[in-house]
Parts: sequence; C-alpha cells; structure tokens
Amino acid sequence: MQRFLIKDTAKHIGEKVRVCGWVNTRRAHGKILFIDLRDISGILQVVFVPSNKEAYDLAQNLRTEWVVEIVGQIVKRPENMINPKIETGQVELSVESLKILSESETLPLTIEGDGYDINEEVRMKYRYLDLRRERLKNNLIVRHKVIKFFRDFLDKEGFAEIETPMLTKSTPEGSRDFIVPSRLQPGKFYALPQSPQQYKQLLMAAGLEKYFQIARCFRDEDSRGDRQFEHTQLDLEMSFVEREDILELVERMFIKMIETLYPNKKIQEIPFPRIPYKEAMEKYNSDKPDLRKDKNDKDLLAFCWIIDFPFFEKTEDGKWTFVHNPFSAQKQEFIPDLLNKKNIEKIVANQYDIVLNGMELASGGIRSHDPKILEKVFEIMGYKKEEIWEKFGHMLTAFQFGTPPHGGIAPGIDRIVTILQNEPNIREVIAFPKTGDGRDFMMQAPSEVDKKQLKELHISIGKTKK
RNA sequence: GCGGGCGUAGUUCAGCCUGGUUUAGAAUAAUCCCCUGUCACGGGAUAGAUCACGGGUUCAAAUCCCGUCGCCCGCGCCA
Repeated sequence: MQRFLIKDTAKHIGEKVRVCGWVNTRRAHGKILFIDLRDISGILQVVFVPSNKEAYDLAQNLRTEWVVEIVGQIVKRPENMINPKIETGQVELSVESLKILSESETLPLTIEGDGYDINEEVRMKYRYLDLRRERLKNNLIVRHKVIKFFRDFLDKEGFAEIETPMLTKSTPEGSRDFIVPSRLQPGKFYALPQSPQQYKQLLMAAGLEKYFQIARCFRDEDSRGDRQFEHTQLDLEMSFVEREDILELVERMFIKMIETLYPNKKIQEIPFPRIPYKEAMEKYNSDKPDLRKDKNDKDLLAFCWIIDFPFFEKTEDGKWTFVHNPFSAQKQEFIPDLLNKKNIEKIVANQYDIVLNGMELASGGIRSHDPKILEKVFEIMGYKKEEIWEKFGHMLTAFQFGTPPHGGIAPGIDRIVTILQNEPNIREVIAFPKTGDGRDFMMQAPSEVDKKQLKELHISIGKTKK
C-alpha cells in the first residue's frame, strides 16, 4: 500500500491511507486517545478508540518521537472540532492498524518551539534532534530552494557547473589554510581551498566561458555569528565581460530569486545603489553599510554595491598587500601607475562587493588576464621573481596562452539564507555547524588519530600546550 | 590572544545582590492512576539536582572571594 504524505491526506476524505511518521504529541483521554503524527510534510491528528482493541492497546504505549506506521481511514471532523491551526485540521485519521517502527528514549531537548533558548552545546550534540524542529527543517529546505534557484537560473543563462578540487595547494597570502598531509609525498601537504579562485580563472583560460559552482570554502580563522570554518559560495566566473555584465547578471538573479521564493519581501531600492568605497567610508564609516530605512521591518531588503575598492594597503610591518584579491584587475586609468609603481595607495581595483542589510554577501572583480600586470602586483607586494613564479607560475603561464578577459563573483549562500530567514546566526541555516572554537560536539571532531595513521603520513606530534 | 555574558532536575528557568525556615522551588518532559473529543487536553500521585569543577572565607556557601573548564557574543583575525 502506497504511503501518503500527511499534507496530501486532507484531499482524500473517506479513503484508506497508510501514513508514517513521528509521534509529535499524545493526548490520552481515558477511552479515546489522540496522536498528532508528524512527517516531513505536516501534522495529522490520529484517533484511537477502544472498539479497535488491538490498535488501541498498542497505542497506549506510544510516546513522543516514536516512529510509527498507521493504516486507517481519513474522515472529516465534525464542524466544531476543526483545528484551524494545522493544514489537515478539517480531517483526522481513524485507525485501522498501528505498527511501531521505532521507539524513543526521553529526549535530551525539546523539539517543540523554536529552540533558540536551548543551550547550544545540547543542540549541537543532538543536532539530528534539533533539526527535527519545524524552524530548522524549514531553513534547510528553503536553503535547498535558494540553491536550486541559482542553479536553474545560471543554467538558463548558459553557465556550466564544474567541480574543482578540494585537495589543492596552500596559498601564501590571505586566510590561514586547513592543510592535509600527503601519504604518497612524505612531508608535503595539500590545502583545502579558501575559494576556487585560481581554478575558476584557469577554467576561463580553458575556454569554458561561463562557469559556476556551489563551492565549499575553508578558512582556518576564528568563527563568528556570520562565519564558520567552512562555508558555501555560489562561485561564478565569466569570460569576455566587463564589470557591468557581472553586476547586471547578479542583480537580476537576486531580484528574481527574491520575487520567486520570498514574494513577501520588499527590496528597498532597484537598481541596487552603487557606492564607491571611499564614499561608503566617509558617509557610513563602513564598507558594508546597512541602508535599511526601517531596521525593524523584517521583510525589508536593502541591497547595495560597494565599488572601487583600493587595490593595496599597508600591513603592520609597512609592506604592501592587497585589500581583496591579488588576481583582481586595476581600473584602466591606474595601469600606468601600477607598471611604474607610483601612487600605489591610490590604485583602485575593479572590485565590487554586494552588501545586504549590513552584511557582506559577496565579493567579486574583473581579473587581471595580463601576466605582466599580475606579476607587477606581486612585485609591489615584495615578492622576488623566482618566488612569484614558484607560487603563481601556473597562473602566469596560463595567461601566456591566450586567456580572455574575465571576471566573476562569489555570493555566500549561508549568509543569504540567514538574512532571508531572519535568523540571528549562520548556524541556524547550516545542517551540522561547528562551535565557536571549531568543534563538532556530535561527531567529537577534531579528534586524535591512530598512531598507525600518523606513521603512514610521516607525522609525529610534538608537545601540545595544556 | 583580549573583553563581556552565562553555567542550578532530561530541558527551560527562579533562588544568589542582602550567606542561615530551602529537606534547593517551579514549568515542561518522564513513570503510574483517573478521564470518549482533545489539539500547549485536563486532574492526581511519584521519581528526578554531587547547584559546572577545584580551592578559600565563615559556626554555616547554590549564595561571598580566587582559580580552572565549558558554551555564547564581540575585538583581533577573516585574498
């Protein structure tokens, strides 16, 4: 017998159905016993009466979160017993037979409610239970829909989704890498990608022209409410484009996504305002200003572009480093200064961020595809020629064989969904997030590994602090 | 690395400031009993807490002091 999803049962009054799910609540009234049965689609009231002795007696044992299979008839409720709070409130299931599929111990946390006030440690340790709550289940499903929207949208625009390696090369600049020891190359390490930046540019060199990827990115820096060790980006790159092409595409994609998935939300200003970095700093003292006119309006979305970032900035020890991305291009008028290493602090990058309600959603840029210019950038940052070629030779070489002008952007999926779902924290839209100090309470990661594993990897552990 | 907040039944909290009628209290979950229409069902009973851990002050510490650990938020950091 085919299984019915609970949300579909209301359309089948009078029919015999089979439903499966969890006991959400149990209300025993002496002779009559109600169960609210929950599955992925909704909640259905199930009625057990003594006249069906076998099922009734078995149902006495049921407790919250037991998993059951029930066959019965969908019947219309009497007028005065309709529950308008649930989708199936006008019907109920009159039980023929009950099968217990799985029992449950007393729960370590409450599944009812939004769960915000439950200790994070408990929620994370029993994340699979925490995720049973409506709010979190919904967040994950909505997240899926957002990703699917982007995939379908970009597919229609002629993009191809292409996977790039998770095991790659440590990059000397930028964020701290997660490294992975190599067994076959003793003493050498892979790094997990901080972003697919170099690979996607090499795909442009390869002539793929329009690339995207739902890409996991890893950065070994301390966590925040809007930051985890690993996050997911909608990474995209296009060839033969200028800044305008990227901004137009991304803006159109976001607007369409909001209209489709969040028809109740209002976008404050279309087209998205564009604010040069300098102006943003002068006016808002921030490069991610929150432009919402009413910050209490949960449905208001204020997007903006921040453009024209400076390319270089001085580090503490007085050396030049890049502000955003060493592979970004400079705006055309600054190329002579770059090549002559003049007015370095004034050089402006062809670099743009998209900001939503005060949160940086994405960073992108038109890239350098001229090896001489890219080499000059690293030279200004104090790299020796041999060093540049050792670290970035693959990029410079690729650019010597006919690489088209290209550019892209990478919106953060976690942050987008966090804002759209009005969540206070990025963890609420990630299935299995880590704690502030990078631990997984459920899996007990990170963990020590077997001596044999270490030996194979040619690794020995020195003294650790503690 | 630094600053702030928090830590009491399975869970969420009260009690702490002002130490002693507190045998650490409640709600909810749990166990048992009663109830044929509830939907946060209701009524009754039972059980459940080394008050995060360690030390100190005191006749007396959940309460005051010091240290440690854990979680959260922020700063640093985060192409």
